[in-house]
Amino acid sequence: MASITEVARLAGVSTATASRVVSSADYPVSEATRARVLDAARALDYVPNALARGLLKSQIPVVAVIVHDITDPYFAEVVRGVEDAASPAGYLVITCSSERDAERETSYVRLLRSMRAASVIFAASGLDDPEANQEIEKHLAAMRSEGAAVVHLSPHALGPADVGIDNEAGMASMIAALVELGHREIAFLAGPSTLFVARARLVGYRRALELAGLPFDERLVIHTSFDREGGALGVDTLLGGDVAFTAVACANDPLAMGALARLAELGIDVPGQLSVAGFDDVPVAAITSPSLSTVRLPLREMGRRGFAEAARILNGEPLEQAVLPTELAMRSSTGAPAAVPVTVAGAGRGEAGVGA
Amino acid sequence: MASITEVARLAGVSTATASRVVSSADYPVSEATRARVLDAARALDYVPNALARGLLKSQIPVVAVIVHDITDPYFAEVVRGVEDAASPAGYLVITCSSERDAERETSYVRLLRSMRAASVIFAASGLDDPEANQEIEKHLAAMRSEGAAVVHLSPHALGPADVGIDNEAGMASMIAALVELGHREIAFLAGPSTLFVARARLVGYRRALELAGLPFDERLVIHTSFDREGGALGVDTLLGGDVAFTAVACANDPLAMGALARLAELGIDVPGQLSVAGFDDVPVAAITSPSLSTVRLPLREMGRRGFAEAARILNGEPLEQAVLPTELAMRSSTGAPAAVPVTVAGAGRGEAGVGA
DNA sequence: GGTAGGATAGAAAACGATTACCGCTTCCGT
DNA sequence: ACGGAAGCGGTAATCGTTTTCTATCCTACC
Repeated sequence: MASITEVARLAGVSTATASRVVSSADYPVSEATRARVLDAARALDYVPNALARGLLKSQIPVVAVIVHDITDPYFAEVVRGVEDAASPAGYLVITCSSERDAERETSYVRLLRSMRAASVIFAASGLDDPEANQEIEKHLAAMRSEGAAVVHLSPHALGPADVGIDNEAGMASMIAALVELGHREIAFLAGPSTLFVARARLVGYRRALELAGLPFDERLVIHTSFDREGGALGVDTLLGGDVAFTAVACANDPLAMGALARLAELGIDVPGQLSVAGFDDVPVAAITSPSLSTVRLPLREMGRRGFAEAARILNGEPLEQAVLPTELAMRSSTGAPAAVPVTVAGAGRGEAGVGA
Repeated sequence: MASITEVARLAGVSTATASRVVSSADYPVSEATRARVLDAARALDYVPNALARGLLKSQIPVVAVIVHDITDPYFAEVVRGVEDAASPAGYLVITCSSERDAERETSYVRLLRSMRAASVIFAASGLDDPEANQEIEKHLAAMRSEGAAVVHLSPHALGPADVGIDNEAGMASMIAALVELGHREIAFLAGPSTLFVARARLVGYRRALELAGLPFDERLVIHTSFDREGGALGVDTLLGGDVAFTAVACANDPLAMGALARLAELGIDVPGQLSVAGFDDVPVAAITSPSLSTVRLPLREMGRRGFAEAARILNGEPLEQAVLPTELAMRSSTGAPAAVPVTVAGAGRGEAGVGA
């Protein structure tokens, strides 16, 4: 591969001049010289070495997005948004998927630091591992001091999101909508209690209940993993308990979809016997059966704004923290509460009463 | 940020020795010296500069995965597989989403070259843009000559996949399964004819027909985009035609899901009146309604093997090209063909006969 | 006792690009 | 006609590592 030295030699100029032609925008170079350099560069198929450039600038045009799981459509959308904004600006987007493993996340951040990434965008709240978080924070501090931009898209241990979503208000609006439909006993699949987002949505649930003057019953709140399995498990737990309920609100869509699948297996009609609501509006939420009532999040927009915020930090401009509003997407998995209690004979779990 | 120079000074050794302690594995350094260097590194929170290292080696431990669309679960799974294998090996995974835009793909490859990425893995077949492909190939050749590993996970303009999936056999097995169920007139939603995978699946369809002694009728083959909209469109086109059919095989799952959705709108029962089959087994295929009969692809495994192949190239080991087998996942969208023809009065499209 | 050779450690030259600094023309104003 | 500025180009230092190539010290063997 040709280096700038060879380009300069072929063009009969110094490396400084060659460099100024191929990169530095505002230094004066005569048209004739510029043309000769450009010709030489083309002839040699010259591509500048980003490593050498980065070494000098202590910065490489890479923005990293830290996600929990790249196969989760939620994160895919956010990454897409970041990419939409970062690509035209000449940045390469790296997706780092921690698989919800604090150690892996730590090693990613370390690698990013070692690579002098221009920016790190956290798409998800941090994991609850104080030791790992401390090391991550150490690396981030070092990077920030070198001019790198760190942006949080979720609340985390050390503060609120830079560009965030109003999870609390979003969930509260969904609960309010269920109350409006006539529901009084609303169960809540809360996800893991270690996740900040999950906690915020739980707070929204409680706040809406309070606002509606309904009692909070902790037996109706189930903590599981944040995926479809968790949803199925949550349904089983609720049905195995002895508290009546007419609706299940879920802290995210995968939970709701898992719940839907399990309820279908058990032959429980949704929304006839039970209403189910999700949160996130992942792309497939619209094509489940029944289609899922959920809360739409401006994910792509969040990714875009996240990069915009990073760019602002990089340019030394003032920040513009933002809280993006959610939007209700009521579809067919919710309806009025069942008039009469139903009984379920489910998959070897014995019978469980459902409904008020 | 501390450099190795400072570490060396604090430890009272030369930078050469310090470097040998923190990276080079096999050079002899006395225990006492080693300990002093390690202590100094820890005290200064030293993290080696990957850029400087990469500049010297003309290689940075980054493997890039080029995909068409990161929000497509197919690609997400592949990326996940690559990540599973690359992370433990100390490589960072970059996901580059071309959005099916040849120019964007070109600029990604250029950036990757300029960054001296160790490896580029193409998760999808290339786009049909000769000019762009030529430039991409130029960059790839330059990278290969510098020791970078280029791996194709799909057939492409210049050859077969390095680690691939037997698309032809996979589709043939699905068609055979439909024939087994009693179907004789099987329509095919083929996706875009410009995509290599799509073409391979079409070939599988034809081969299976031939093998079963069934005639090939090109009016039953519909080319559309490779997504849900394409599926809906394909159904409309088929129903608008005058050729009878009892099953629709689709070149991928999004097509099948689009078909399912459209058929539901039209009130056509699946699989009662019409069988529908997909290809890919994306995660949501199991939770559509009816759940989708499809062909399972070992995507994550493909990602893992893709990286393994890259690692082999990087180490100068001999290649091990592989064709991974698919697996049938028959669920509830397929069944025996309808006994009597049905008639559809669909969404302002007039009536169309369906079935034999 | 001389020397071969292994074990350690250091000096210095790369890698490829950017840029501060300096110097040469040319040209303008006075 | 001369000082100075502007335009243009070159020299060389620099970023942080790795990696020869030496240099030193010891041990051990003949």
